[in-house]
Amino acid sequence: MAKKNLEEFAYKSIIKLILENHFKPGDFLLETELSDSLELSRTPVRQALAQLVAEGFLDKKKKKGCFIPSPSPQDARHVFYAREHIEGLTAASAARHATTADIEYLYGLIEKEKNVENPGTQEAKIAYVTINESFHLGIARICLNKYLEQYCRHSFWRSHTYIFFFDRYYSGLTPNGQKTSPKQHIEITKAIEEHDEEKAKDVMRQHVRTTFEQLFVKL
Amino acid sequence: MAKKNLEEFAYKSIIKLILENHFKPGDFLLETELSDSLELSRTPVRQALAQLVAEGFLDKKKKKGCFIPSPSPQDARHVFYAREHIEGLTAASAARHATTADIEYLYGLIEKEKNVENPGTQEAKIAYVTINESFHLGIARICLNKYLEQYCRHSFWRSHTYIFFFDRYYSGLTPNGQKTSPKQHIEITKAIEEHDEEKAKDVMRQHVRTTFEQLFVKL
DNA sequence: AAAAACATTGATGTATACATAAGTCCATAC
DNA sequence: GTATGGACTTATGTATACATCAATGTTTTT
Repeated sequence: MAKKNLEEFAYKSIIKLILENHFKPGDFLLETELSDSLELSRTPVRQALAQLVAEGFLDKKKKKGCFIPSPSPQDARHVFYAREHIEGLTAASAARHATTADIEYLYGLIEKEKNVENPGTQEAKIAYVTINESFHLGIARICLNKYLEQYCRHSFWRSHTYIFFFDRYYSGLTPNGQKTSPKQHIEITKAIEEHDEEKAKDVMRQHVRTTFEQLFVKL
Repeated sequence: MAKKNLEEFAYKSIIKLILENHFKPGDFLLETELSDSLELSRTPVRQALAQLVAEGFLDKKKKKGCFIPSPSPQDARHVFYAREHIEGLTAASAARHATTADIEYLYGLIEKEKNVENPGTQEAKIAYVTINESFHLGIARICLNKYLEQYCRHSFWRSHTYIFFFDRYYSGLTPNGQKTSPKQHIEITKAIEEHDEEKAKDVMRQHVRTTFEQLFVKL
């Protein structure tokens, strides 16, 4: 990774560490530890952590440090509820504003999603998550409302905490999401292509709900 | 203001300065200037600024600094669009969860709103804004979803940038909001009291739209 | 033995010195 | 006269030393 802006480097590195399960809920992310392992001073690390706290990805205890928030079924319901409605809004707005290029971009992602190699491996899972992020945040971008985009990005990432969290404990079984998602992504893209705002909203909301249900059917 | 946590002190002070119109859109908030005037070092000021940027209240140019974002009719439409839908959601959720104590709290605020002294003065305007904030963020709190609450708080404050901004240029005329708001606040509270989610959503959305229209009828 | 006071530890909180780069202005070349 | 290039200015970016405080363990007192 480029080390031009150390703060940005620290920010991305920390997110990467979190997504790669280097920490578990409740763990403290120590400034000194991180600055050691990333080989830079505390200053940029500290700024990156502060940013993650401000964005709601980490919690903080004064004079104690930043830590991974503990997931709970109730918190999961809250974040998926927010995400469902906000992504419903962004999908509807995207249906209003989407250009031909936007539609092509989305279909391109769906093609990529279909052709992920070695399905079932950890590698494939990472590829899948990356594409999924591009798809959802892509729609948020298309809707041309930076506030909705911001909230969408936030709730998306927050909900992914759960996807990664449960993935660790249920890592044995392949989440069905990898099979239902492409089909739903096509539905959503079609609705956006047809500029059908209501339909786009409905299928997107259904899609998010599906993700939630597949994750939490066991609770 | 207490100077126990300098970072928090800096954060609140900067917000205060912005709300008191010490800066105009496009102005850079220099770390050195702020640390001089607040009589502390650059470090806490810098952290506070970073937080405000992360929260979307300030924009930032690399190696150049943080600045007040320029308002535009389009940006206003975006923020009020987001706010309308999110507050609609929080109102509906609040209608689902509200307790008797919550309802009493809201009616209490409405009473306060009715009895603001010396209407028309700057003093009254500040009182009005404070009560209004308590009302809207109170509903966000009642809905018991910290994500919706966070987005609600953010879009509320972002929209208030416009209220303050235009207030400066139209400071002569008394905004009608001071007359229509209490009536709409009563409607909203009634809907929440009756646990009528749909109605709460609708009247809240209408209320936010009214605010927007009263501000931007001239654009 | 239990409880209170104290010392220790280890992290964040803060100040400051120095490095770096964006923007500006002036001098020089054409 | 315009354009190019390079020093200068200024504010941010970064490293580091020191201050502070929460947590914990240890001693002392009753």
